[in-house]
Amino acid sequence: MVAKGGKQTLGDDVRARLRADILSGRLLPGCRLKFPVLSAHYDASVSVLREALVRLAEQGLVRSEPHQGFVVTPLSREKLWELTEARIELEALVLRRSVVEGDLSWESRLVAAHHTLERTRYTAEGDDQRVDDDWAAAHAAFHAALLDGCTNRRLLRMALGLRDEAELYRRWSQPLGDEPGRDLAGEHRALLEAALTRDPDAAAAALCAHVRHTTELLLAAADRLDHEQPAPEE
Amino acid sequence: MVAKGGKQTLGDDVRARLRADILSGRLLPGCRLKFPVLSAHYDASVSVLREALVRLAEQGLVRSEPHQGFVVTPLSREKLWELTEARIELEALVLRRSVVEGDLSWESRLVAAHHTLERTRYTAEGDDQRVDDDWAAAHAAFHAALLDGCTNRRLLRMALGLRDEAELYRRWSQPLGDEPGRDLAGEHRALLEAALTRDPDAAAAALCAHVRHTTELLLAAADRLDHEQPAPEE
DNA sequence: CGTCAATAAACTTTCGAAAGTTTGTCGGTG
DNA sequence: CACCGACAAACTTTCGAAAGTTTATTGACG
Repeated sequence: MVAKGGKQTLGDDVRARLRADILSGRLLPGCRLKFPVLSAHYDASVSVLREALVRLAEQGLVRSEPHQGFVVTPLSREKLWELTEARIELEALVLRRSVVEGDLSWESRLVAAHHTLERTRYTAEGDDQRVDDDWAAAHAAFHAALLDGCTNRRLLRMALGLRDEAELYRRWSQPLGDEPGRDLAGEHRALLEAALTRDPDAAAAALCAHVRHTTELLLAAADRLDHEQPAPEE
Repeated sequence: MVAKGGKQTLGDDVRARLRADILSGRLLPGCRLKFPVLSAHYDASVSVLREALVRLAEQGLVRSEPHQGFVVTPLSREKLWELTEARIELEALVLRRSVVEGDLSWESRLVAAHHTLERTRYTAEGDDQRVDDDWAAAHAAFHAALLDGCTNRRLLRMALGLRDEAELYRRWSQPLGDEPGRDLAGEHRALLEAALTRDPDAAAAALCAHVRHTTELLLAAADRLDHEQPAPEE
């Protein structure tokens, strides 16, 4: 039986690959996930696919309708706004704790993550409209590092889970690029500054603005998209 | 094939039954969940059990170690405290929103839930040391009703999920009963009062105290238990 | 020509067993 | 007597197919 793959169990491996394919936009929101197709693509039997999908469903990345199979979680403006609200509340909460509780090792990792982010180019080389994959990874790592000082791993895990789901939406309107005038690097510097000076209020405020701003741009981009073709509404 | 059970798919049904058995204390924390045994008990094949367990694992009720099967999530003082902290933060947050956003229908449901709770006897009929099952259900329903005014279903779901996990700990030290002097009914009345007068600060403070108090009693009970036999430590 | 029921196709769910891994046992050796 | 390695038992994971459900198609009737 096939037993390689780098992970420990095939199910874990398949789940990771499915997750990556969904978050990277290779499997689009609303897309049906049929077992015959997946089975061929991922070279795994129905059981392991089912396990992977059930796990992703519990996380909110896919949706399961009884006897109608699985679907990549469909996107809608309402859900994006709900998710954003939840992120603002929870991430602010965790960031406050992180800023207060984080030790020196946390500080160092945060500085390192910011340095990496700052030195990574934003747009992909060939295509100025597409965000670079490395930058996306560095961006996620920086935000994770920001929260990582929080000693309550449970709260931290929930906050990171919400960020993960938000990735889905980021890819949604990616081809349209961000607002040209936005000072993204500045926002990140402000976050770093507030964290290093141990100012929870400033950090929370900066993060709040950062997240809200991103969503507003996303919604605007979606509106523009609507004028050309119907959007993926629920 | 067996197709009854009241639910839509066998997997859902088995998951619900397993969940109930864990929360009610019929399956104790740390207990190994072997497929041969479960398969016989729940009259279902390995696949559906696996699905159910994977889902519960994603929720935190059971734990999965690769190639070593599933275990009912073991309890420890550290984890209880971490969970309590998370609950205090998140439930307070959701309750504030609930109190501000809840409409008349919410108010009515809340009053109804409180009435049910108040008229349900606390200790089981035969055994004064054991909490009545109906009371436990009414208690859970009242707290759910408190939070239910929050329009952000995502935040609400997370808060309820944490409460669920906490149930695990409640059963842990149940045989020892609660502190005699505690005015539980009074605490619930205070919560109701603050909610109905739409005072988010008072409501959050009351909930915070309520949750923290419960955990402190639980920890004290666990300490007393330690003097007789080793506790279920990690 | 549209509507509805019956049939066929496609897919999801569930099962039972094969394949693979861990855990426990037994016998031999230093 | 303790320690180590091979063998066996028990269990987990994975598979492929049977069972059951939904969706699409076809043909008859109003």
